[in-house]
Amino acid sequence: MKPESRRARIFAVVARIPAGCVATYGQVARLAGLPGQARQVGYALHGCRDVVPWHRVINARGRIALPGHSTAAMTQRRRLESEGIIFLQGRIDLDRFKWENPDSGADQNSETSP
DNA sequence: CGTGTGACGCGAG
DNA sequence: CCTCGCGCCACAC
Repeated sequence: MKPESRRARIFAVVARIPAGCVATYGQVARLAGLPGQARQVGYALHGCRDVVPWHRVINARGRIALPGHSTAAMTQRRRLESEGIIFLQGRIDLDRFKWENPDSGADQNSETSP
């Protein structure tokens, strides 16, 4: 087993995240077959390139997992907003934008409104 | 090969 | 809302 395999799985999962949705590190780790290794997801993304939509990965609190003053954080926020993600008080409403694995049989959020 | 650290998660206070 | 401690693993030194 190579370390690249793990990263490859993580990248594969992140690449599956549809635009307009976000996933938490823990969720990505679980979907990648690495339950409890959310940390590795962050580590992997740190070394990933823009070939992966890393900006769709945020922490469980619905916040960007980077210092708000960092350029990467701003780029992430700008990209997410560009995809329709709404930030409220610097936070994302996970109940509305959190991505769910389609293979799980769960349907999209039916919450809509106004 | 031991130690520290990190784009994390979660429970408890 | 917050901080603190623990778990978990790859990687740098």
